[in-house]
Amino acid sequence: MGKIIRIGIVEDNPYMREGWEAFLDIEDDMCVVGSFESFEDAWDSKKFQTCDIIIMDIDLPGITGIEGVQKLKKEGLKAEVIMATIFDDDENIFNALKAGAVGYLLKKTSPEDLVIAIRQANEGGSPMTPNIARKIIQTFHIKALPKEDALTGRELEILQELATGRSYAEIGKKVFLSVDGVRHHIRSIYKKLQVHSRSEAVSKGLSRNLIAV
Amino acid sequence: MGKIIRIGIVEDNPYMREGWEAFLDIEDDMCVVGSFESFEDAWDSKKFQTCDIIIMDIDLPGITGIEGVQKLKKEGLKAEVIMATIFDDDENIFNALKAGAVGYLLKKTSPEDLVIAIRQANEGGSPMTPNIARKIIQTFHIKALPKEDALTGRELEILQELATGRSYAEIGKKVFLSVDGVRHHIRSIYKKLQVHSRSEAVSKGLSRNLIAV
DNA sequence: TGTATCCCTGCATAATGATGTGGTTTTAAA
DNA sequence: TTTAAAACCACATCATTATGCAGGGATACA
Repeated sequence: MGKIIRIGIVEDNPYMREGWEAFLDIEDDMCVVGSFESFEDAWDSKKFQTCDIIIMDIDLPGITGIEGVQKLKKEGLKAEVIMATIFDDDENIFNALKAGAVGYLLKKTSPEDLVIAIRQANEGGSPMTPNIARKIIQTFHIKALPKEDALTGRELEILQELATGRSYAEIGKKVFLSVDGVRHHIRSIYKKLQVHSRSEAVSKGLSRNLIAV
Repeated sequence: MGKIIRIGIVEDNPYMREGWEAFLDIEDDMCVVGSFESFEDAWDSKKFQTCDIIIMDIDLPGITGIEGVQKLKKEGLKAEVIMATIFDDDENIFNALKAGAVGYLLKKTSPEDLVIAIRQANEGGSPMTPNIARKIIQTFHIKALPKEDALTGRELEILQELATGRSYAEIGKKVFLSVDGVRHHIRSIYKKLQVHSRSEAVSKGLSRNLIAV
């Protein structure tokens, strides 16, 4: 069963890098095929292209880890990237994930946990600390409106249609309403969401998870 | 340090429910203060209001677990809800999280892992299996456009402005462009995203994570 | 039997948006 | 040095949207 997991490391701190490398190489099912101090170095190496899992720092000299993941995904490499950094601020986390990382660990993670994380990532999971998971989960929660401003069923229905780009006339046809009926609801939606245009309403509706695409 | 974690269980299968209850009560730092076979039962109980953590099934008779979390959050209970169910389809997962759950476990999870999950949730984390985490992470990844249709820097900048509801004139002022310049870019954005209206562009831009709110 | 909330209709008008056609300049890769 | 792509400006025209005002019917709750 289990093939050897080919691992790449991109990390500018030599102690960290060599520490990881030594530790991971002990594992029977893992092999560090390349370890680099900058993304540019890594990118130029043939070995890098063959990795299954890449452990990448964010704060690299030159191309940052986040730009790196972006590039790597754009070029179609199939390696899964785990970010391992000292930063746990929202911005870095979300940017890394948007760019295509599948996991996000802090550098204080123990080598034992890193090993577990690598196996998880290799099996289609997404390793991350429970706290980071919580930050991510929270982006899903519906941002409640003040009770008196909660959208009614009909309003939600129409907001959903607004997001698709249909004209009032088309929406009316779809939900069996006159154009003026549609207008009425939209007015009400705008007031509750405190917006003055269709795109703003869509933007707010999506970001508050009131509607989905 | 650690206060006792007050736990509520809502689960209609009596074997499951009693099994969990028995197992969790063994832990020194946990106490099952209530265990119910329907959300209605739970909701009527005073004990339920005092829970720190609630383990909830999705497939309950009457009010479903997802509706339950929703209600519970709307009413302002501070308990954290972990969904524990047999379903791991995307729809259930995302609906549960949107409704306000902080964790999502499958029923095949071992009691030992359940204990760990409860502690994690109680400490501000979000317990979930690595596979479910991956599904969630994937919603963050930027959905790549065919290379020739990738938005340019200026286009992204303007798409971002479109989402805020500004008029072309306002956008122009903001990014130092004539109204016609703005128009030009918007045309290009529409073509690349294959849309024909502002709200559609915003919707697509947000859902593909090209822009953020 | 009020009061509230939701749902719906109609009309009017000014502002904004979508789309076409025809240009120039700068920048970066081939 | 050609070529391509991005970034910009302008004018024109029709469609759509935002917003004001003024109503009616249904249902539910106190």
